[in-house]
Amino acid sequence: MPRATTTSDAFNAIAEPRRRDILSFIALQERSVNEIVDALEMEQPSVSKHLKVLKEVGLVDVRREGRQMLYRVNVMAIRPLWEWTSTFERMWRHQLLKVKDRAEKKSNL
Amino acid sequence: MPRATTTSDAFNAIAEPRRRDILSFIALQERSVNEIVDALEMEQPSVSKHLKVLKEVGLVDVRREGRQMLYRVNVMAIRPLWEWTSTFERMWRHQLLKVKDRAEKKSNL
DNA sequence: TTGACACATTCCCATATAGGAATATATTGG
DNA sequence: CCAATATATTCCTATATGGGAATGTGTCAA
Repeated sequence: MPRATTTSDAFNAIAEPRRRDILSFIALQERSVNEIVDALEMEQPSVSKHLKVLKEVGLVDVRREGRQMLYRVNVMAIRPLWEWTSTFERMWRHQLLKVKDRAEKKSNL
Repeated sequence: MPRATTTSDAFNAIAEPRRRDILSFIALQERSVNEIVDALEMEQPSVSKHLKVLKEVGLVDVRREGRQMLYRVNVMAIRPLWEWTSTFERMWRHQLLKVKDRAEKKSNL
């Protein structure tokens, strides 16, 4: 059995670094394909293909404006990723608190 | 060019659902390979292979205890994932606040 | 209608999978 | 040393991929 498809879920879609680059770039503001091409210095077909993957898993939305296609991040689609990582984030926060605790007790000697 | 290797970074390593299952299972407590096999109902070689990937990217640590190998999560290795998703989490938190705001203004009419 | 621009799709290919099955390695107790 | 247990590795194969190159589709302006 090969690896799960890039379009099987958000986890697989964002495994590709260039797709993360794209998401980060359009996070603040919707962008046309060519703006992405110029900003990230990628080939246009490559950008279009990555956007297609991102769209299939719901990570981006599109609207047409004249000849341009304006892509924007669907932030909610990233939520499952954030929630999964958050369970671990709580753990290292605890670890850091314990370290801090020990340091304070030591300085009180 | 094929996809980036599963061992190229944490993002690629956790794209596989079974590896996320493993990480979640050993999150609370270190576990032997067979405990993982039993809990997740996977084949032992499969678990060993997944653990190897997780170890290569630093997501787990191991120690030997007699015949057993005890694996535990290296929570800090998940931090880059959490940080990347957090930039988007801030965005939907803002969105939710705006929705809440509008709702409150409406009820004050 | 035609040309130009913006974007999407198709074809090609080398490559890294994940699972299954079989086998290898390491550790312990007797 | 031997048998049993615990884990790791190897071999196999179908399959999805990302980039490059070329081409297709859609929209506007004149």
